[in-house]
Parts: sequence; C-alpha cells; structure tokens
Amino acid sequence: MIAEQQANKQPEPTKSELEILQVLWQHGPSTVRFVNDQLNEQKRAVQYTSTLKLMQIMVEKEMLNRDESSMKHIYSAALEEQKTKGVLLDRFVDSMFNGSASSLMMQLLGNKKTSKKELQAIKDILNKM
Amino acid sequence: MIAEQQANKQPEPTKSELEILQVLWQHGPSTVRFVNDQLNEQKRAVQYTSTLKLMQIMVEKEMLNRDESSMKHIYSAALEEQKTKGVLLDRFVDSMFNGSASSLMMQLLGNKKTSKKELQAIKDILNKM
DNA sequence: TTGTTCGTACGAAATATTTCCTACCTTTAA
DNA sequence: TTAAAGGTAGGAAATATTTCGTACGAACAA
Repeated sequence: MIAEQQANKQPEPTKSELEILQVLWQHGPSTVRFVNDQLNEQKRAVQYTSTLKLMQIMVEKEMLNRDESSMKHIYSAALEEQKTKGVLLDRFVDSMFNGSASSLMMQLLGNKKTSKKELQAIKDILNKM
Repeated sequence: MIAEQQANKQPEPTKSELEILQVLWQHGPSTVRFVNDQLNEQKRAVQYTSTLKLMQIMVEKEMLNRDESSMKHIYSAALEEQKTKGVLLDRFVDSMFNGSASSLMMQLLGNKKTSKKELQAIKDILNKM
C-alpha cells in the first residue's frame, strides 16, 4: 500500500467512502456528527461509530484531512472534487464503454430518466463550445 | 439474497464480474478457458480456476447462464448489455452527479481525454434527435 | 461533585470479494 | 493401457470493506 501511495496513484474510493466525500464536498469541512447525520438523512441508517471509523480510515488513506486542534475533530476532503470525479468518470467510461464518450452519450440519451430539460441543457453546453 | 432476487432487484456486478460480462457481451457465449485468456490478454494475470470460480458464482447469482450439455460448459451473459449498462450508468450519475446528466457532460467535456472526434460524434448524435 | 452527554480510539466481528489449492473426471496421444 | 492435458467442483485462504461494541476522556448542567 505504501508503494501505491508513493507511486502517487489516484486512490479509488469505495462506495461508502464516496458518500462521505460527497457530503464534505457539498458542505465543506465538517464533524463526524454532521456527516453521519447527513448520511442518515440522505442515504441510509448507519451508526455514528461506523461513520467515525470509516472517516478515520480515510484519513489513513489520505483521502481526508483532519484538524484535531479542538476536541471535535474537523474533517475535510483531501481529494479535489473535480479531479476525483474526472478520474472516476474516466475509469467508468473505460470499463463500461471502451473509453468512448459518445457511446456513453448514446446510452444516456436512450435512457428514460434523462429528461428533456437535461437534453436541452446538454445541447446548450455543446453549443457554447 | 433470495429475498433480493425475488424482489427482482437489478444485480450489482462487481468490478471483476463486470470484466467477465464484458467478454461475454463482446464475444458471445464462451468457455471459461476463452474468457480467462481474454482477461489475461486484455486486463491482468489471473488463474484459470479463479475465473472458473467467479463464473460459477455468477451462475448462482443468475448473472450468467450455463450450458452443461457438453463437458466444456458454455457460459453466456444472463444480463442484457444495454439494460445493465443503463442501470449502472444511472446509478453512477446519481451517486456522482446528483442525477444530473448535464453535470456529467460538463465533467466529460472538461476532460482532456475526450477528443475532438468524440465531441463531434456527440454533437451529431444530439442533432439527430 | 456527580452524572449525563458527546466526543475519540481501538479491536473485533460480519460481509463481500477474490484467489488459489486439491481432488477427481474425461479426453487424447503415444 | 497409460500418461498427459484439460475440464469441473468445492473448500479454504487472503483481502477488502463495512459495521458495531466497548472503553475512556472532556464538557457541562444540576
């Protein structure tokens, strides 16, 4: 593992780790309590100590930073949102669509859940380029 | 697990399972030997029995079908490619981009790896709609 | 002061995933 | 007929991930 960190590999957040990152990206530096509340509200029931443990592990993995100056430790994302999402998206496109962004688009457009509003938004983005 | 299958939930292939599905989607019904060779060529070193075991597990999970009529069992994907990719893409967009397909597009477009060819292809697709 | 609440640390258990070892059967070539 | 090659089955080990129980310290209100 040390070898991998030295190799400066992009860490690969697990599903649960990603959920925590989302909260921190969205709300900024937070306590475990806050993150845990958010998870319980938005996602699923989870014990405080489970969230705590996971966030501690994430500090070890250097995915999070921790400010220990006060008793309530403040955690913040050590991974940059855009960069991380970019890497994960890349990986996803590679493994699912052989690296073809347009294939992904096709799939996305053939999808009921993509609303007309979304379609228009996408067109607007493209036209601005 | 039985409960989940009865609930007709979309199974959630793991990374390794997805690799196997890709091979089967791409090449059609195949033997373990063939799939294993493909994985070793395209992905990474893996023992024959590891692939075998995984594919057996996938049959149990009903992600694969198996034709046992001859000694060399023939496996095929039980999950439809388009549907499965659609579900996974949906899930990905939901968890990473709050369900916003246009956010995903933004990310994709801000990505060096998306070539001009890909961009043009995407535009073409959109214009045809 | 004392007890309740809220925090962290740590170990271990529960799951999930992945890999490989061993046994044993069938086919095939010598 | 025998040895080698190639197949399946299944258990167990190795990892990775996730969850929780317990201990204990700090803050605070009564």
